[in-house]
Amino acid sequence: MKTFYATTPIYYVNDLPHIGHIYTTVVTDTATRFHRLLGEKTRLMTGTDEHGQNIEKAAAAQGVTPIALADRVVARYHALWKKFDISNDDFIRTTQPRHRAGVEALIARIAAAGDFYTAKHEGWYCASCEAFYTEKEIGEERKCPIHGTACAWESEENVFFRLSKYSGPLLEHYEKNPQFVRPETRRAEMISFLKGGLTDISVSRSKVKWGIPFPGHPGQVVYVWFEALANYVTALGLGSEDEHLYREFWDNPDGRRIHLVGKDILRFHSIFWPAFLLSAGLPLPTTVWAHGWWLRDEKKMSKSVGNVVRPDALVAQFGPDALRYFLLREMTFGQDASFSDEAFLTRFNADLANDLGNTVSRVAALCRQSFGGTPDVAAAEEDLEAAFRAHEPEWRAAMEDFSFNRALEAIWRFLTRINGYVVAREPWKVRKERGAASPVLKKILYGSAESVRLAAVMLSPFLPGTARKIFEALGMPGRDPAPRDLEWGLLPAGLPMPDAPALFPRADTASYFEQKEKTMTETPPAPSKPTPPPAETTQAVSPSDGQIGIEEFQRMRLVTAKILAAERVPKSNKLVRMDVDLGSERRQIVAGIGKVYEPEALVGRNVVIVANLKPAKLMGVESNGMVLAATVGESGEPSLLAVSDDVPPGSRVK
RNA sequence: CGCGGGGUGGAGCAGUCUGGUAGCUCGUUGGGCUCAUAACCCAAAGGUCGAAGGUUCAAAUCCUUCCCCCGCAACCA
Repeated sequence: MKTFYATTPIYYVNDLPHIGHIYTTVVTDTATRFHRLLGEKTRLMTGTDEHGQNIEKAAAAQGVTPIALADRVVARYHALWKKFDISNDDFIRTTQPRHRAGVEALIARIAAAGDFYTAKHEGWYCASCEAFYTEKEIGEERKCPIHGTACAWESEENVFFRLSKYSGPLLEHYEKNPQFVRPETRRAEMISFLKGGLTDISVSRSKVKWGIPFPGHPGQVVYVWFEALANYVTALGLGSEDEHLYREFWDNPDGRRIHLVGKDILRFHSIFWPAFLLSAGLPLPTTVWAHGWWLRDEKKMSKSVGNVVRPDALVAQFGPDALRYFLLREMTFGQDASFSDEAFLTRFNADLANDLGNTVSRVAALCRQSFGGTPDVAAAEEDLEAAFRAHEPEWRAAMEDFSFNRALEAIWRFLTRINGYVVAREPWKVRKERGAASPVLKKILYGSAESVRLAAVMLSPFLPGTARKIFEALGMPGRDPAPRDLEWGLLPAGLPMPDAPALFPRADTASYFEQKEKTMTETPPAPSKPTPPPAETTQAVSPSDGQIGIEEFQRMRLVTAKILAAERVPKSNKLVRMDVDLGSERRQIVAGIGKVYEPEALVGRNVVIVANLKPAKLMGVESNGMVLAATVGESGEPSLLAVSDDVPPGSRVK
């Protein structure tokens, strides 16, 4: 039996839902709805990842238990997915007993294959990342490259997985299955990573309490990533008494198993996870689809107008389907795309209001005015049926290939054909000249209404709520379409039509931005995260805060210096290396001023430097001191302190 | 040689894997229609597809080299 199993990643409850989560989930929902519409047996999974040190800490900081913290975030996800019409069949939480049972079953299989061993694991550990870093990565300061916080030297005995054993088998699998990772560029990336060889990875933690105890290794907890990936099979009941879902959707040669992921977590899904499965002797996913990221529009920082991504406001005003549409239409699946209110509103007005909404309402109005509903004869001219037969395969092929934007384009071409047909046949004129009983009029309008119905069917995977509304506008029950609804000529004759409101009333762009600007100036940006990062010391601090004594100041040796030579540090984008004369000596200083100053223009300038600053290396170049500059504006552009030319180098500044 | 993405009519993009009339949306101009949400339809203007070289009967698409832009990382001492 052909089945279609699609998954989103399970989302970490440390993070509040954002546009990325919504996108992945909406895409997965759309793909699943499409296959369901084709009559396949489908299953859509999503859920939350709730274990790990970060959750433990966050909960402690808020004075609640980890599970209470998770419950709270999970409730938000449930509400969000309901709002966005996500048709998930299940929602797994890694804190559920079924997940633990499945993880244990998976571990038992891998252990039986002899792919676990214990070894000492030591290195610089960032607690926030829950990951180890190399000396090179953290630098001399021993700071986490991602968080910038101090890493600690940790040494612990861990369970390791023999990942190294699987680079060969994985490569082979990649070669035999061109569809294994998509898009193609990502596949190539993964292959090149595999060719570099794999090293074994630690799959347990001993310092963490909040997790699943590692079977057979007291004191160890299963590493969150290992555990999280397992959800794709534990959610199907692997290791439980009833494995029928697992057999139906995973261990099924005719089943498709699709993981949708952001490109940032592709490696986990296309290398680690398959390796675990290979070891356990379980089938691999058929395809791991990596999509791109949503970027903010990289306009300058005009905070006053539409620069901030706020889907909440857009959704509140225009509805969840409008956001679903925008996300699916605007992004070429796999690529990055940028989100902007302007683009959203353009799409909304041009596509949803003008094309879709207006077509539905004009056809419905024509029918209502002529017959009070659909024509009493279900017959049409050939034009639109031919158009449907032309565009439906385009749509279908694009959907199969996850080219959602192209599938939508196909539907919109069909809408244009409907509009063109209506204009060409002029039903209003026919009614005026021949009356509402005219068979020609009935044919024209039946064909138009039937086309609108089919457009709605094709649209239903994308905009389920809108599709239901369109059916209702045509007098049909507002339900999700079934497989056979995709055939021409199913619109019943003589259906009364309600006086339906506009699907997508046009947005007044100007007043939207006006209002937005107003709310943004009235309410300062609300802290979106419960734990905002420590504020920059330059901001919101009075100049007289943190007073120091004169002695402390005098420890700083500020002197004037003359720049003798200056050049860019190769490959840096703002570092300038300078030779400066301090009167009694010459030394080399590196400063991050290259964005504003050309090295040539610096030579000969008199500047103020901190002379007794501990030397440091910047991009491998030693810097013995610091050139003082004012930082201007939000971007902090440097402006060098100037000293008159007649001040000799080496003069003390105080 | 840090990693990655990109350079296609005024703007934003698709097309590049699987060479074969360069396409979509917005915008502009002209016309049509008045059923519909000032919506819809038709037509026009507008592109050396970043540059050069190569492969080919044929290159936006394949190969080589180079240039530029944007994220991330590395540094703002």
